[in-house]
Amino acid sequence: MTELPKAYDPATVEPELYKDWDGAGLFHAEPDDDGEPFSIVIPPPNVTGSLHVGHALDNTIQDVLVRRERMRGRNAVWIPGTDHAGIATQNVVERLLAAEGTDRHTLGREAFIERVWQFRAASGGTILTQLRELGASADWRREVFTFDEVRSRAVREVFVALYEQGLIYRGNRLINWCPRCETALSDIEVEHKDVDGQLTRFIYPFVDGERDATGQAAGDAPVGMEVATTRPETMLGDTAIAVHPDDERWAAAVGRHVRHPFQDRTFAVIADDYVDPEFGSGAVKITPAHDPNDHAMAERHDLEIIDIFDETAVTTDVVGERFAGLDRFEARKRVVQALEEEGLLVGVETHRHSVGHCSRCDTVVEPRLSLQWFVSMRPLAERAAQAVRDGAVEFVPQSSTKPFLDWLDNLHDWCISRQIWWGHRIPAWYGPDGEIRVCREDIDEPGWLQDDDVLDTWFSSQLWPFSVFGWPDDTPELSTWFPTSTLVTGYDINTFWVSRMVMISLWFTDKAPFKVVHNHGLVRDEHGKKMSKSFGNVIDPLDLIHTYGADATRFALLRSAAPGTDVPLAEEWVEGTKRFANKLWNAGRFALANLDGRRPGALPAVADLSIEDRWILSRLERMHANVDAAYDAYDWPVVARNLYHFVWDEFADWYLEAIKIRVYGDDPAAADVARSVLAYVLDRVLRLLHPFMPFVTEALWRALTGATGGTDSLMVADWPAPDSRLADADIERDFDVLKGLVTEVNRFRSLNGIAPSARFDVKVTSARAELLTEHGGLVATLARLSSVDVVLALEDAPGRSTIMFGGGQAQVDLRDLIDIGAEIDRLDREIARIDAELAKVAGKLSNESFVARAPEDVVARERARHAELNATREELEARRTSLGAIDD
RNA sequence: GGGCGCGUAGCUCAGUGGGAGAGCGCUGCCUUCACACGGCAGAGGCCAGAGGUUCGAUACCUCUCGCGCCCACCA
Repeated sequence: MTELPKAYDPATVEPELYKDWDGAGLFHAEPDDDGEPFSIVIPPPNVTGSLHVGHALDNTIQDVLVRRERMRGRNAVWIPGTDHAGIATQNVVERLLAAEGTDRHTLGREAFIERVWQFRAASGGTILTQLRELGASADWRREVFTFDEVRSRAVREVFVALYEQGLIYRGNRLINWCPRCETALSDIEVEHKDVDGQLTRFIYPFVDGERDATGQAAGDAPVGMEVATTRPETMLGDTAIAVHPDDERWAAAVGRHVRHPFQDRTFAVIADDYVDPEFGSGAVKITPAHDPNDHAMAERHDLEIIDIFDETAVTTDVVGERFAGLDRFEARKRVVQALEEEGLLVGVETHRHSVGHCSRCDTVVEPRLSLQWFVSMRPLAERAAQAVRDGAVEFVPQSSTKPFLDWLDNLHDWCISRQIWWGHRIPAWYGPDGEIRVCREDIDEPGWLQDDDVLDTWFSSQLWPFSVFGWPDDTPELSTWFPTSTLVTGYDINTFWVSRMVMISLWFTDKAPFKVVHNHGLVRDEHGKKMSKSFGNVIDPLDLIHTYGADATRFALLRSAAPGTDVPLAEEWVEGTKRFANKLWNAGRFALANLDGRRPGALPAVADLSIEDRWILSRLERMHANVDAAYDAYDWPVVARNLYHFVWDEFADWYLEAIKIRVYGDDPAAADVARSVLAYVLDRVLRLLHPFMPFVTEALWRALTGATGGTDSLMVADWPAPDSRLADADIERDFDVLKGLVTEVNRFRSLNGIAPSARFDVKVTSARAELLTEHGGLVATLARLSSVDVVLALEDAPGRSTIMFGGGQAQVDLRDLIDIGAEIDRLDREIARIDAELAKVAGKLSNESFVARAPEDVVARERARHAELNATREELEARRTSLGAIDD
């Protein structure tokens, strides 16, 4: 037996065990290994990233799943890897360059990309190393990268195939543009935030000659069209004014023309259903180049489209000398000012509205007309939605399903080209005569140039569940582990990533990429606030691991991580779970010190077991069933609670105390039984707890079993099978009576200021006299009494005991002698059942044709049955009523 | 504007048609031979509010109030 230190020290235990597992190849799996395949692919973290608590939670859950399935004998693999993270990584490296006083344009494309690869080489392994500290049992020999050769080939294949199928196309459309990143963005890379903006109202004057031409009286005819906008600068690109066709106020204006106050042009007033007559004046200025709705209207009415900005959202010469060369926000000010000077400004009011921001750099996104590559999503989305409706992909929790389907049903085409350099370059080449070729092999012919753009980073990560296994090649890995088993991720990227994996996987492999999507919540601080640097409430998981250990960190995260709900976390809570690890450690130490070398094995015959043995085994069984069910339901807090409560409140606080009599006593046979049960229970607990706390359980298990490490490890030991024969409600109830009495004595002692060390006699009156008499010695030991004397059974008052001490006495309440609530429940169910049966019989008897025509003996039998049921029912009612009275 | 969720002890949260719970925090006692990263005991809650269903509601239904999240091209 190994000497274990008094306090559990994760820092000395964890790194050593991890090295041992890894060295023995326990994380590694091969396709032809035994067992039903089980696979998880890591949601690849950004290659430049470092571990934050969100990663810690996400990866802990994955590790829990893999560890449990591995113990259950499945051929389990967990594929680790990283994402090249296009814009995010490019931004990081650009910041580095800026610090060096240069930029990517000075460097040039090739040198820049080289620089990013260098950066990746230097820092790319960080997060995966940190995952090892967390205890992640990923198959490191299978590490992959979204931008490595195999994954790039998959990207190329998918792009070309979709192009050939007509699902990828190039088009000049209004897209989201980040003027800071100078690239297009997809819809979901835009974050909408409510901001207090301004609504500017101003007048477009009618063309004077036309007003005369309409023949309207000069006096009551409007001098112009009043419009309202949150973005006055866009008026520099207005090419129409729209009103609702049924709006009588403006009916006469339709077809007339207004004069642009700052440019030498005029445009028409048109009618379109889109306009909401209730808003503002009922007239809308139309800027086709800078607003999606306006652009759609321009297509309907064949309006002129004037793009007023360059790629950095600075106005170009087309707006005229007065406003050219201005940043959009400066232009906004100047336009309002100019409108005022011209006497056209009606007013400016504050207006709260939603504004899109770049999810990478928080710059206000500009709708921009530009030539980009798109994926037609509708056909893909329909298949994905169908798969979800058919249950081929299941969400845990289920509440994620509806938003997911809603999103799929309203999907727009996906803009996949990015005007950045770091990423998979679009495999399209443009020939000297303007022809386009999209192909799997690079074109190296004179006059042919490859498209400058790269793909949205999610284009490659959507392939992850099969690209990691070598797709499009038909590898053994692919056929064994694809489709994967469970995808673990926060609900925040269901649309970004999960949806696209489902769509593309079905499209190219005819299979959903995973059976279950397990959504966990976002890790927040202890008051539910989002962790952010500016709040100063960020918790670094590595600090936690170094201070409290990986086990404590994992357990603290899991115990709050109910599916789909956000996960509050505070450092003190991790400290609390470290105490739990320590409690387990010391329970283990006690066991080892008293097992006298006994290893876990078969249980002694039931006849030899003491009441506390049978109790702890029953509790173990119940806990085991709960834990298995909760594991299957991805309900980590319930798993955690069950194990925590069992280990601390039942195993340590009661069972270990109770067996001291036998273990320290002088009956070798009795001690031997106690040791057998002790070893058995501890072994079970360590196995069940291992996925949550792999290190402390492994360390104890090796000491307990004499396992030598390497392939002889708890990590690959069998997951225990439940043994329902050990569950025994009667024993539990009996032991609860003994516990209740001990607690009463403790309370009596505490309330009366009697020293814990003082020994005295108690006399007990109780309905469970026999039980208390039989186990008086146990109660006396646990309650530190000199004797327990059961003097009387009070059968007419169950649940009432009297403890006598010296001259005084105390009435105590032992309600748990009978579980009244449960019994009432049972009676209620029974009564309901009988009521249902009674109704049936009564129905027959009240049916005249039945009574008249059925043979007499049949009718008689039914009558007897009716009477019998009634009698039983009355009896049950009576018992229920009397219990209800006790239950006050 | 649409969808979803939540209001239970000071804090974070479980919970069930019939005794109101846990962890942390707080109070008192205790260095009892695994553990002071501990043990024993205690204080603390009209289970957001109103109505309904029921013998009985913290739980089921409706509404109100408060909070949060996601989605959305109304200037």
